[in-house]
Amino acid sequence: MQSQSDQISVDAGFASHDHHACITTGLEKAETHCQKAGLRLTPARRRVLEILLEAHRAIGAYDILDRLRDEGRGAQPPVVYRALDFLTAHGLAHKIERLNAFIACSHTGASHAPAFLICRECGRVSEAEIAPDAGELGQAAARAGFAIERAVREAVGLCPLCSKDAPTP
Amino acid sequence: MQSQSDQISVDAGFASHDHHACITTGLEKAETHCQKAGLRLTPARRRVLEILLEAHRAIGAYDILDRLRDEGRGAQPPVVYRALDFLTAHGLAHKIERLNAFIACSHTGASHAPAFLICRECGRVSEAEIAPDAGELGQAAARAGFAIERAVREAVGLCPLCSKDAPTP
DNA sequence: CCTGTTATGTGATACTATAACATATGTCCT
DNA sequence: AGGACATATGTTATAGTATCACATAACAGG
Repeated sequence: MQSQSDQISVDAGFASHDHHACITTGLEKAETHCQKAGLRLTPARRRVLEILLEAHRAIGAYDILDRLRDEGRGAQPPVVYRALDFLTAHGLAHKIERLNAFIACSHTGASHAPAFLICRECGRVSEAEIAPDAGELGQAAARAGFAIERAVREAVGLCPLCSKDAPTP
Repeated sequence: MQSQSDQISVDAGFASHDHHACITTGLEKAETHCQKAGLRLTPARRRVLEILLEAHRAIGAYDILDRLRDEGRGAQPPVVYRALDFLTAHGLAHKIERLNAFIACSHTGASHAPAFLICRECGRVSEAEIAPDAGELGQAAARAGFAIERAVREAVGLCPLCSKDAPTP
């Protein structure tokens, strides 16, 4: 059976764009980012990132695993999760908690407190960058004397395109 | 105009409080809320809510299941998930996506765009209520023409109490 | 009552993620 | 180059989270 995230499609703003270019530039940015930071973008990690970029949407770990297997590698789950741990730890990809899925970062190199807009209809995900403790979470945290280390901000709703087609007002 | 933080209400947060009272008042609020809304707070649903209130923190579906079983009910996972679906659908409880866990709502009856502060050290969770499309997510959504229906806002970090014990000053 | 709807019981199964341990690869020092 | 240490990968097994499918029961309205 297929995994849930096969229904999910993608990203960068909700506008269309040159997808082939965004794969190659995504990989290039990752390469240079890792080089600067002294990180090892090994073949496995690079391939997983590439798969995420190709998918250009949030996909499940097991979807990635399936692709690796289709390529003939006898991969096991830890292979994928390790690569994802690396990518997410260093801001090259993000986990969408709401979907238990992963997506390549659209802003590699930026400060990194991402927020996501997830369309419940087409599944596309748009990533925005925001100051880590700005806004509502930051205010609540300040009030409570809470020190934010990482924030999850995900909105589910209808993207502009799907809003138009929506039957219900 | 009010300052934004005036719109934010925080629950008992990380302070101590009368826990027994918050269980009973939580149940009472749920009862009246369901009655007004024409919802059926059946025994199973009520018991699951009570367990959440007793735990007074985010707990997993299977933790709830274990308690039901300890009480002699031969419960299966769907029993718990159905109750949780009902409770979360009607704002009596919330899912903390980051933890794959659930927590009783601290503001039953309120408008319901919750934000959570999760302490990575002690595991306590504090709930704040915020206008649904206020703040950073709302701004990003407005720019993208995105209609938010539900938002996940979860900050992981250190609560005031655990910050004191932290090794780094 | 009977009928349609909503809720529960139950077994099986799908999906997501990590533990544990062995092996290999890279890096740095001498 | 050789050795030692840290880092990364391979592999088996298993833990943790969530849903499907189908049978039965409780309830509301005519």
